[in-house]
Amino acid sequence: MSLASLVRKLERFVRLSPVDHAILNRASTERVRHFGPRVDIVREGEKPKDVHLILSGWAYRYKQLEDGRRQVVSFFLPGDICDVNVFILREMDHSIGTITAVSVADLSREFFEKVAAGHPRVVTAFWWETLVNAAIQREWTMSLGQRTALERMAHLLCEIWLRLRLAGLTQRDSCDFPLTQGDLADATGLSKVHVNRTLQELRAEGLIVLKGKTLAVPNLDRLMRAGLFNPNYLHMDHEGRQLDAVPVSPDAVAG
Amino acid sequence: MSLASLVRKLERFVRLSPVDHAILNRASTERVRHFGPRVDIVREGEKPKDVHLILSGWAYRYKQLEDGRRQVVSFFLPGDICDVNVFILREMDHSIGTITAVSVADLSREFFEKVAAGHPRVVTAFWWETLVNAAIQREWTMSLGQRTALERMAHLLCEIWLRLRLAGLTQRDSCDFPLTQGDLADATGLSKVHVNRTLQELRAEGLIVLKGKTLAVPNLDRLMRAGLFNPNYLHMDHEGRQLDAVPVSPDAVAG
DNA sequence: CGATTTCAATAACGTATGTTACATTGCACA
DNA sequence: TGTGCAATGTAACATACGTTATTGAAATCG
Repeated sequence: MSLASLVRKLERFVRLSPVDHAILNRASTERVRHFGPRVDIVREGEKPKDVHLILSGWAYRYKQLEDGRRQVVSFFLPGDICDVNVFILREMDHSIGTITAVSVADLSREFFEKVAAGHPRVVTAFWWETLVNAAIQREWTMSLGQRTALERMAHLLCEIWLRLRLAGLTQRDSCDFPLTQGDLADATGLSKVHVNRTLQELRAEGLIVLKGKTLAVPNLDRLMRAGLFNPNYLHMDHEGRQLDAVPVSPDAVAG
Repeated sequence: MSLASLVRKLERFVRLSPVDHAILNRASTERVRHFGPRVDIVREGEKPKDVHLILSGWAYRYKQLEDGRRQVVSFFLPGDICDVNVFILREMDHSIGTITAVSVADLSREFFEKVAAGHPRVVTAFWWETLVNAAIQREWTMSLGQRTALERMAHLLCEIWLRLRLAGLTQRDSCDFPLTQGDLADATGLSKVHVNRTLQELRAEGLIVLKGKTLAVPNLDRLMRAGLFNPNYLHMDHEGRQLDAVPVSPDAVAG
C-alpha cells in the first residue's frame, strides 16, 4: 500500500530529486482504489482511461480466445506500472485482473504531461520501465517458443524472484507466492497437470520449496541454470549508477 | 529506401505538421547504412548506440540460448523503428539481423531529445509505435502459449500482411515474402518439418498461395478466422483521426 | 554454366506434453 | 468446527508436434 517498491526499483536506475519524489508521492496517494482477489480491473475492449500503478498485491495481464483458451501475458508485482501512456490507444487489447487483493493508484494523462514537462529523470525512469517490460515480454516469447516445460517454469520463477527482490519483497530465500498451479499453467502455456508434474520435478531436485502460498529458493544459481536464465534482460544495472553516484544496495543482482 | 512507410503508418494515427515531416525527413537521410541479407546489425551484449529505423528490407529481432536454440521474437518491416530510446539501457538483450538487404537510418539520442522538446505530435506517434510493438509481443506470447501450429501460422501471416499493407507494401492480394520456412520455424517455435506440414495444410485449404518469395492471400477473412485473428491489438484505428481530420485511406483495415 | 549450398518436401518413427478422470488436501465461511 | 469448494496430486491413455533421414528443386557462386 505504498510506492516504496516503485521508488526502490526506479532509483536503482536513475537518481530522483526531492521534487521527483514529491510528484510521485502525490500521484500515488491521490486516487487510490482497492480491489479484492480474482477480479478484473480492466477489460479488453474498454477505453483506457488511466495508467495503473500497483501499490500492493499481485495482478496479471491476460488475453483470451473466443473458445476460452486463456494466456497470462505478464504479471504485475508491487511497484509495477501497467502501461505508461496507454490512454493514447482507443481500446484495450487485453484484460488486467487481480490475483490477491490489490491497491492501485490511477495515474492520469495530466500526471504524465506534467512529468514530461518538468521531470526528465522520471521520464527516463518510465522509459526504463517501458523498455524492461518489453524485454520481459520478449523473454516470455523465448520461453514459450524454445524452453522445455521444466526450463520454462524455472525461468519464470527466477524472473518473479528477482523482480520481487528488486521491489524489496523477499526475505532471505523465501517470498510470498500467491499463484496457483492454474495461474502458472496459463502463464507458461502448459496444462495444469503438467505444471504439477514440473513443480514436482523442481522440488525433487531441491530447486524450490513451494508450499501453501510461500516459495523458497534455496539456491538461486542452480534454479537459474535449470531455467537457462540470463538476467541481462531485466536490465537491473545501469550506467546511471556511476554517473549519478546512486548507492548500490547490498543485494545487487547477480548477473 | 525511403521513409514513406513510416510516415504513412504514423499519419494514420497522428496528424504531423510540415515541421514534423521535416525533422523526420532529415533524421532519415542523415545517417543511412546499407546491409546485405542475413547479417547482424546489432548483437546481444553490445551497448546500444542508435535507434534504428528500417527504410527498406526485412529484418528480425532474435534471441539465442547457449545450446543454439533460437527464437525470432519480432519482425521488422519497412517503416518500423527498432526500439525507441534503447540507448538508455546498458546493453542489448537480443540481436537484430537482416533477412533481405536492408537500409537503416540511425536515429541519435539528440534526435529524440529534439523531438521530445519540440515535436509533441511525433512524441505521441512514437509512443503509439512503442505501445503497438508491445501489443504485438503480447500477441506472440498468446500465439506461442495457446494457438495450435495451424492457428499460429495463419495468425502470423495475417499480422505480417496487415503490417505490410499499413506500410503500403502490398499489391491487391499479394506481397513480397522473403521468409524461409526456417525463419517461420524460429518465429513460431515449431520445427522446420512441422512448418512445412502446416503450410501445406494452409495451401490445401486455399488460405494462402506461397511460392518462391511471394505470398498471396486470396481471402483475408478466411485466413483471419483460421488464425483466430483479432486485429484490435495492432491499434490501426484511432480517435485522433476524427480529432485531426486525417484522411482515412481507402484500404483501411477491417476489424 | 556447372558446382555447391540452401531450401522445400515427404516419410517413418519418437516423445513431451495434453486430456480425462478421480482421489486427496486445504482452506474459507457458515 | 464442521462442510463445501477450490487447489493439489496422480494415474492411464491420447496426440500434436519433434527428430532424423533422404530426395529433389532452386538459388548462389566461382
